[in-house]
Order: sequence, then C-alpha cells, then structure tokens
Amino acid sequence: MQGETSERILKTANDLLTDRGYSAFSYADIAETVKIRKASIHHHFPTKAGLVAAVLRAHRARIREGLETLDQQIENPLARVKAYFKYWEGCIEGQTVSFCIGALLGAEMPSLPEEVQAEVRLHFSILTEWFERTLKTGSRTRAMHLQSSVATEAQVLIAVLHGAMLSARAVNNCDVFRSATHAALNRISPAKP
Amino acid sequence: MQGETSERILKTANDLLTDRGYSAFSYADIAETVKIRKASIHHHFPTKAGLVAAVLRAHRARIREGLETLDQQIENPLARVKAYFKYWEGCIEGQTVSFCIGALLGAEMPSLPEEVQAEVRLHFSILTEWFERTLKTGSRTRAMHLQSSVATEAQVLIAVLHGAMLSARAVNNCDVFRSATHAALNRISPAKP
DNA sequence: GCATCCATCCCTACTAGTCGGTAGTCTCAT
DNA sequence: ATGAGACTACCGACTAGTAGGGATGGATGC
Repeated sequence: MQGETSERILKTANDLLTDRGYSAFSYADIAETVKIRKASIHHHFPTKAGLVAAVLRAHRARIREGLETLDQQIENPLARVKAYFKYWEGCIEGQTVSFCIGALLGAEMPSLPEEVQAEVRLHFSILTEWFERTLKTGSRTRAMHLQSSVATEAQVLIAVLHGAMLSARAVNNCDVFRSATHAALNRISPAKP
Repeated sequence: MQGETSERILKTANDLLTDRGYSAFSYADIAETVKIRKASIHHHFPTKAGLVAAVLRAHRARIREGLETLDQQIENPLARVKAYFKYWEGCIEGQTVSFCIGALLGAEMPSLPEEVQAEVRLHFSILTEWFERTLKTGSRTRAMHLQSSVATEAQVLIAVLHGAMLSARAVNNCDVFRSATHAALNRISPAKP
C-alpha cells in the first residue's frame, strides 16, 4: 500500500534524519516504521551513506522546485525571499518538519561520509546561488535595499535562516525564529515613504 | 603527565564533541587518545550523558568567564559584541575549535538525553542574556543603533553567529563566517558622521 | 497453452564489530 | 587498612552489512 517501498524508505529516512541527524538513526528504526525487515532496506539502498545521499538529493530537488515556483509566482524579489522564510516558519510551527536536513548535516560535516558531505555542500551552493540571484535583481529593481554586497547579504540571510532554526530547536519555541527572521528581512526592505 | 585524568577526559570529550556531536563519538575514542582503558573512564564519568553534561558545564563556564572579561576590559558595548564575534572568528580560522558545542548540540536536541538538553538550553539562555544586556546598554548610550527591540536584535545576532558557523563548516571556509558576521555587526553600528 | 527464464522484492539467519556500562581485582599512596 | 584509580574481562544490545532462499510476475521460446 501507499506507493513504492523505496519511496517510503526515503520518506522515513528523511523524517528520522530531520530530528536525529546522521549518526543517531539506524536501519532498524526505518525497518520498524516502514514495516519491513532491515535486510530488505539494503536491497533498495545498499549502504547508509547512499541512502542519506539519496534523501539529500530528493530534499534538494524539492527545495529547488519550491524556489522555482516562487520565482514564477511572485514577481517582487523581496516578497520571494520573504516567502521562502515563511515556508520554513510554517514547517517549524506545524512541527511537521522542524529543521532543514541540509543545515543539520552541515553541523555534523566532519563525521559524515564523503558521499554525504558532497550533497551537503551542494545544498549550500544551490541556496547561495538562489539568494544571490534574487538579491541581485531585487537590488537592481529597487525592490530591496542592500547595505553590503549581494554575496555578503546572501550569506547573512542564510546564516539567519539556519541560526534561527537552531535557536528555535534549542529553546523549542518558534517565536525566536519568527522574530529574528522578520527583523533580518526588514533590514533589506526599502525605506517606507 | 599533564594534569588530572578527569581533566584530560573532559578536554578530549570536548574536542570529539566539537567535531562529531553527541552520537558520533564514543568512550572508546576517548580511551584511545587519553591512553586509558574504556572502563576507567566510567570511574570518572559513570554515564555518557553525565560526561557530556559536564563538558557543557565547563564550556559554559569558559564562555561566561570570557564574557565577563570582555565586560571588564572593553568599555564600548558595541566593541564588546564585536570582540565576541572576533573570538569565534579566531577559533574557526585557527581550526583549533571549529564550532560552539552549545550550538552544535542544539541541532541534535531531539535525540539528546534530557540531562544534556537542559545544559544546551542553559547555553542559549546565558548567551541570550548577555547579548540582551549588552545591547540594552549599547542602545542607551548610543554606542549602537538598533532597528528592532533589544530581544529581537539579540536573537538576530545569535542566529547570525551560529548560522555563519554552520555555513563555514559546510563549505569549509572561514570567509563566509567573517563576511556575514561583519555585515551583521555593521548594521547595528551607529551611522558614521 | 505452457514451460522456462529472469529480475524484483522481501524474507530468515547470520557476520564482525561497536556501543555504553558492569563486576571484580590489583596497586599504591595516604 | 582504606579508598582512589586503574586494570582485565565481560555483558547484552545494537550497528551496518551479507548470504542465500522463497515468492511473484512479466517476458520469452516452443
């Protein structure tokens, strides 16, 4: 029932990864919730590193799709950036997904298999590229007002995004995410008349 | 040689924790570098949770001391905040300590023993208190210029601090930490004449 | 129509190794 | 002689991963 087994494995691994990180989840955990034997998971994903890399690829694809949708549906670049932050605010608030696995694995970087590390780096690079692209057009069209270079402002926004996730998780309160990110976004908003 | 065994265990656990997080290091790892048997570690620290909690307490004490020293030696509140960021810039650049264990464990929060979670929450709260206190006097004395409330600005700075650490670790480059944090600090600096 | 083949999928049963933690013993300084 | 600190030797549970066997179903050859 409900879709391909490998899809269910990926989904479960994604969920486990989201709240435990790489080292703290096991094939046995997946087996339990997918209702399948441990060995059967190895049939679909021979190694843990491969499985997690696949989860990250899927995660990245979803994020990329989401960003493309924002690009198409929202004209104002500032509003696009705000919408991306709002998306995460909803995730954290709803408790469904409380962290971005790309960022979470970034923290565990030194202990990850090279295969996984590469995917984490890709996560940061697609995020950086999108922010830089969006900030560049936003700055040009005066939809936003930047105080530093596009590259630097992009880094600040990404840092606030991930750092605020961290704080929200640590104190178990979405409000700190909301207030920190709103303040950061207000600072690149053009001055009100 | 070099000091009490329990001190060496703490130091080693601190280092291991810094680059692997909670789940990815073991008593065996400590035993190897401290040149002691695994069982002997249990003599000093009966449980892993207790050991890590002790590491966090020591880490928090060091941070608190550092902040108190800043409070005493630097008069300008803005300069104090900048000095704290500079401290971490030095840590990351020198590769000696590449991450704050308080923040790192914040990411792993849901999979940590309650004993450790409590210490992580304390880390965030002493950091928040110091930032709020420093920003409040900075704002009052016009040493800095805040666009939002003290509480919110403190959250933004903490988020940038931890988020920039995350980016620096993910892409293995201290420059992103430096540029993001400098930009964030410039924004609370008073306008130049 | 029917047998064979092959790949897919999941299973049981296992491996070697690691995990945190315990029991009990030896040594040595106070 | 007593207690601290280190040891050897072990525990049961868990880890990722492997070997090999059934079951299924769809394609092929006759």
